[in-house]
Amino acid sequence: MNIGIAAARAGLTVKTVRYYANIGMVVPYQNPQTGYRDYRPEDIAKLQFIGKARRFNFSIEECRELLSLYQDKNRPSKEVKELTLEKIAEIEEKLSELKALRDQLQHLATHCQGNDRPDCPILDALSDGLPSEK
Amino acid sequence: MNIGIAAARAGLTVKTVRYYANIGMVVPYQNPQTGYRDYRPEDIAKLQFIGKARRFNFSIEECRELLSLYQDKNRPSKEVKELTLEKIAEIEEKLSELKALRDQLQHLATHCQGNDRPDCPILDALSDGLPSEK
DNA sequence: ATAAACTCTCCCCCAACTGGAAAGTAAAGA
DNA sequence: TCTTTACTTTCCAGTTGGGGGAGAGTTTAT
Repeated sequence: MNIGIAAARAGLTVKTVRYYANIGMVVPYQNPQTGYRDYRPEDIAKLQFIGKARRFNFSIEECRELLSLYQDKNRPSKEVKELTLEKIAEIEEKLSELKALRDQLQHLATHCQGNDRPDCPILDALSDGLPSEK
Repeated sequence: MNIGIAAARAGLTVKTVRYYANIGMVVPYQNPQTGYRDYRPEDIAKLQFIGKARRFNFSIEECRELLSLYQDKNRPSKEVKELTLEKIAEIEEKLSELKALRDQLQHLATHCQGNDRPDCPILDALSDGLPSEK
């Protein structure tokens, strides 16, 4: 299967699939005459796997780890679960950061008239510690 | 004030402050003899302003916009409020994406034994559409 | 036979910096 | 005054995860 078809099957772009080949993540057979890559069904499966893992916010390196676990038929599920729990914790962390951010911005926005006058508590908050101080 | 002091006052790294000078965001006077940058109090204020806005997840370009609004004494607060509300909406979007992600991962993790055996519903989920299909 | 569609490599681009090398400048100590 | 140390400069490369496009080769359709 040519790269275009492979990419379509995996729901990725050709550029992305070629990138994955370059970084050694999914390296298909490459015809030495034409240079064309030939993706076999198991390559497609790997690409799909990676696509999903990426959508789950796993980094490329984490995908590599998951992929090798996936290919190891004797792997202990413990490792996979640990990786997943770490990722959940990471996401939780990001969530609370973003919530705090939203609340602060919301607070500022509700106190801003949003009219044609120059008074703006948002800018006041951002500039607290302003040029008037020596 | 030299760049080191300026960076410390603004809570930024020297590298970052130099970067802001390079992209034309905060361009201090630069001694033509020595090449040393000289930061005046209003430059520091701008750096602090940008630092805070960045911590509020505003992009560099948005910071540039906010900064010019901040420096325009006749600006209408409407524009600032609009920018802020957009940023809040963006954050909300990101929040719900992350929540969905977390819930899906959580679901997978709770169904995974996490023991020494190879069965792993997480990998099963990731690889659904596997090499066995032709 | 020729045109369209596909693929290849190569290089630069994005954000927002960070790190390091090599060289110049300033300040402090002996 | 000399030297060491600390600071600063520019420039170049790398980070993450690819995207855009050039120029050349290949395959398929007409």
